[in-house]
Amino acid sequence: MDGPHLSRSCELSLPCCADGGSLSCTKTPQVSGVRVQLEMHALWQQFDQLGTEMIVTKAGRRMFPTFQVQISGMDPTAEYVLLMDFIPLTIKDTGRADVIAPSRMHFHPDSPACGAQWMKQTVSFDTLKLTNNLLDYNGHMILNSMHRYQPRFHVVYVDPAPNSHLNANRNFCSFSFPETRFMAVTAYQNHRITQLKIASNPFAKGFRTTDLQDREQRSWG
Amino acid sequence: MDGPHLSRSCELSLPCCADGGSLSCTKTPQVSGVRVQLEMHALWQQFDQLGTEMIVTKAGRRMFPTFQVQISGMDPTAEYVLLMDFIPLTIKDTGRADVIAPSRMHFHPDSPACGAQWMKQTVSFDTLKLTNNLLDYNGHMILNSMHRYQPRFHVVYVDPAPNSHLNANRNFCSFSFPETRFMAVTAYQNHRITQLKIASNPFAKGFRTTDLQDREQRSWG
DNA sequence: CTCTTGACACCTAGGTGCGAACTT
DNA sequence: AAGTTCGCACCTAGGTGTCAAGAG
Repeated sequence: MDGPHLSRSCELSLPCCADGGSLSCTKTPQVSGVRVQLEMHALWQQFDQLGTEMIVTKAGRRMFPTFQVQISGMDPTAEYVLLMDFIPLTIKDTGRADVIAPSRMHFHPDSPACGAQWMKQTVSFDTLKLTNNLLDYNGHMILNSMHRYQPRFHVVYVDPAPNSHLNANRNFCSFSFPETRFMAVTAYQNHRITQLKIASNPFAKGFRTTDLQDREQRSWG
Repeated sequence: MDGPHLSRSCELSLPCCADGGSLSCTKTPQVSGVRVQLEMHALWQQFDQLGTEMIVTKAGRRMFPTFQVQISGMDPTAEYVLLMDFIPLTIKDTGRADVIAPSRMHFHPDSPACGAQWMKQTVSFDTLKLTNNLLDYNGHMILNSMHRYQPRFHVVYVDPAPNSHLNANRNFCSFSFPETRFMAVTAYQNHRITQLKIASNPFAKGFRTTDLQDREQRSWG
């Protein structure tokens, strides 16, 4: 759909050299070596093959699977901010005008922290919530239902130098895992997605019926 | 027991000018104006009148009431670290030698943060846990059972200046609320303490029997 | 004897999809 | 007809004191 991508260990950086239109795109050493690996890759891929759907509610709903990454290559002593946003993918022509949802950034709550902190264990965005409420005041990510999105992950080096804003475009790096794309919905459209959610999300255990679903859950830990 | 203290709005700073033995004890402007007010003061006092007891377990147990404060007078833009420790009070002569528990500091998990952040809402140490396990690896506060302690609260200004360690004794301020003192126990000694815990801690609602206990809980919110 | 430990029932707090009711 | 909302039963995760059993 949008060209070949590395998936498991994704060094692809969508907006690198693309944002801001700068021609010279040398990154600072603090971000140039950063590598990001998606956790729960097999589960994400299983969902993606069916066409992942994520529930959005007025109050805000977690993502499942959760967006989690393992990071390497940071400067252990340098300070970084980690954040996520969501890029609209195909625009579904429904005949009515699309409301342009305000584009928000979700800062990882541990931001800012030094590289050693971020690298020593999996970084999880489990507090991130999706909403379809355009007037949301809770800081959740606002998405349009029945639209598709590509989650994007940003690593921003906190440059202590004066006039660091002049280097703003050199101080960050972005990562995008195609298998994490999804459609925002208020109710599941694909029954196979529902079944896979029930089978793999511990909080939906109450809806499991078959042994198969229990067995699948066990294998994901 | 240890002299007159202000209690509700406690500007008392136990170690100010006492720690380090420095004679000139001028504090930096970033901490000199800091004021701290204990939350749930009435409840703390009610417990203190009975002789507060806090359960310690191997796995770690929360304090109840929780140590919560409202802070004012910080420099909104300056960065601070907030932490707590526990000072042993009277030494109960039990005939056996006292094990000297390693004295730990508990950093508030939001540390470091700027003054504006700390002042805009109540600062709660609800993640702090007490343990009697001398070999604890979970970062809990290690206390000796059947011993009494005085919780102490520290505000530390993170000085960005080079050689800031030379001003270390000027960059912090400490606060101590006498009504938060308690005895660490593995099982409650005073039945009236047990009853007050059951009446006031939402997690102990399962043990309430009388209407009175329900009514008291309601009044504390 | 005094003090500590650990399994337990009972809560709080909040994350699931379901299905009926509602909106457009 | 298609999409959204909301109360609900059912879970996970973890904070309570109790009580019987254990340790010294």
